[in-house]
Amino acid sequence: MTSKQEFIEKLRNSSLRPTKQRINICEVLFNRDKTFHFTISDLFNLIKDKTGEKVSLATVYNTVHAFHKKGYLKEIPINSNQTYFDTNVTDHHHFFDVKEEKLIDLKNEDVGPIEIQRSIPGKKIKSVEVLVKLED
Amino acid sequence: MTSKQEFIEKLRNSSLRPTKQRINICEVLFNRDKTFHFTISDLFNLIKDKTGEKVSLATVYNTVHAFHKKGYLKEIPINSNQTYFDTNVTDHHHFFDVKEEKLIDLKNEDVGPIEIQRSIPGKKIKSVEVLVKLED
DNA sequence: ATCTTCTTTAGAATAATTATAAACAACGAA
DNA sequence: TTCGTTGTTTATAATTATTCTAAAGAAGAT
Repeated sequence: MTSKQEFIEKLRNSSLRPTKQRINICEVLFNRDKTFHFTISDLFNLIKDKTGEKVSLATVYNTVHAFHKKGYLKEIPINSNQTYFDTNVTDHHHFFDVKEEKLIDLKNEDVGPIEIQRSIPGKKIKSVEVLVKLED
Repeated sequence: MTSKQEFIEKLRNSSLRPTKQRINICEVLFNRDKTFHFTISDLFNLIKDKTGEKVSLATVYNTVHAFHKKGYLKEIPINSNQTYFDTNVTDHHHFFDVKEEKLIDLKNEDVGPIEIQRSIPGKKIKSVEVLVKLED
């Protein structure tokens, strides 16, 4: 069980004042056992369902972006009309079930180490992401 | 140098009649030595520049989608507001220069084989894509 | 040539996201 | 507390990528 204090800490670290709305967003994002993959629209709907209170779409966008910037959320590179985020910010990879439009975490040992044997002058590697698309 | 006949063949294979507009699109897409990474907007502008003739945006979208469906273009999974395509349809991976918003092909030997050690019942692997983000 | 079918196009419709600005809430100092 | 400042929420408008539509035009077969 994640406590409200932890949410407040995350918010403050992200330069956000802890408001009722943002605490509700945190409840949905971080008060869970397993990793959570979502789109803004998923999150927006879950807030209403889980907390009974409506938070405006703009606030959901703002808060998610601040958490993403601070590193509390990870954006998943995928071709979709919507942007997907992940509460698991560790270095890991994904299955994407194209039909169901659902993401599944892959453990690093499921993929093995990836060694990039090439470099671009003046650039350094920021992230390495493997996306495994699944079909029936 | 790719010939007009090849463009017509690609179009017919994609169930598209070879029209002036579509030939122009092919000129920009396929008449080049190196692989070509683009967004619809890139392509739209290049057509005007390279052929001197304007093709409507709707036609560009339609043609690109038909080529993609037929396998003459590959869609690259990346987080961007725009969709990226690649004329290199072989199995390969990418660098993405986040600052420049530019893609660079990675040869398979630059990445090494990727063995996915996990499977999901009832699903099979459609593709494995590695995206290496670059920063300064 | 003519007829049918497909195509092009401008513009409208849709959908995700971002911007705006007015009402409101958190914070800190007195 | 109270008050003033600063940050926040919200509905709504604006923006942007993409898809849809329907009328005018071009390709293909006969």
